Amino acid sequence: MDIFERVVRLETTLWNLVERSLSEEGEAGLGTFLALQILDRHDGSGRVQDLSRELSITVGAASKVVDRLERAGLAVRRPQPDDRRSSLVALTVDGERAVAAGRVVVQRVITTVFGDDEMVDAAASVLESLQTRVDDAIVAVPA
Amino acid sequence: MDIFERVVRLETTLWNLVERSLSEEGEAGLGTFLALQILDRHDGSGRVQDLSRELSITVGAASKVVDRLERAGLAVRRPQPDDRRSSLVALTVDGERAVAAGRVVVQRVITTVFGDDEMVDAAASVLESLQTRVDDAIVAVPA
DNA sequence: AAAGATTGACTAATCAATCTTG
DNA sequence: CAAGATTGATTAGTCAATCTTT
Repeated sequence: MDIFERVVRLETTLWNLVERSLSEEGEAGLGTFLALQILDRHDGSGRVQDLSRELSITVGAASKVVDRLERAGLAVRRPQPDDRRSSLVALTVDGERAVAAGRVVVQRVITTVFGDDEMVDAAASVLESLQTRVDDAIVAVPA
Repeated sequence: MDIFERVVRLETTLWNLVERSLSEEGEAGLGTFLALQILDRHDGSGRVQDLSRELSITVGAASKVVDRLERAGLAVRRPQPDDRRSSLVALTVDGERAVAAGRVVVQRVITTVFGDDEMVDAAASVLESLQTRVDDAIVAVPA
């Protein structure tokens, strides 16, 4: 259980640290940033499902994320003629700007905290191994 | 930034996995469990401050955590005669039972996911190094 | 004035129920 | 009926203002 508490604590403290920098720089919050980044990667064809899966939040929550992004003028739902059950979510120009600016801030904080020595690469690969085990456990006991 | 996303994703997926098991076993939620565990460690003399610090949440949020624990009958605020600004929070018998039962469930999930081989010990020490850097950064740029 | 805690308004998640389209 | 999404009620956090005690 020790490792569990460590993971939770590391994430919480790191999240709060990054969040504070974003706020100080007048950027969007971290939750918003992570959502924008995913939509940016999907390059205009991301759906609510994609946000849900990649943020590990429920579909309902993902839908509300898009609501907020739209209200903030950072993204828009575009109708998808061939399957009208879902929309495609595209970033606006402001959304593109926000994700780029956020990336700079987050990158800078992470570099300041961890440096970019080989210890960080080693840590990343350890985290990857842990993630693999968690993913396997999730597959083994699906919803 | 890669390492940041890995930390966030690992924590989210692991948290959700543990939360699900707790719910299936009819236990209190994970947030509640972590709070109870901290109070248990303080052995009847934990304050709101302690919860705030050790859960990395604000003092206001910690105060509300105690409200919820009291409403659920898991803890009680005991007046502290020598400094009446704060109370000491003690677990009730139900609270003790809940933390013990929760511990069993969390322990079992973590063991199932990660096993208890030396790779886990190595990972824990890597996480500890990362935590040290985060803590240093927080000290360097206080609230 | 500072320390500890509480409260109210707000933001973000969960689940379950529902609506629309395939 | 299944898939995708949305909505409403609930639960947990944040911040800022306030109250009590030191």
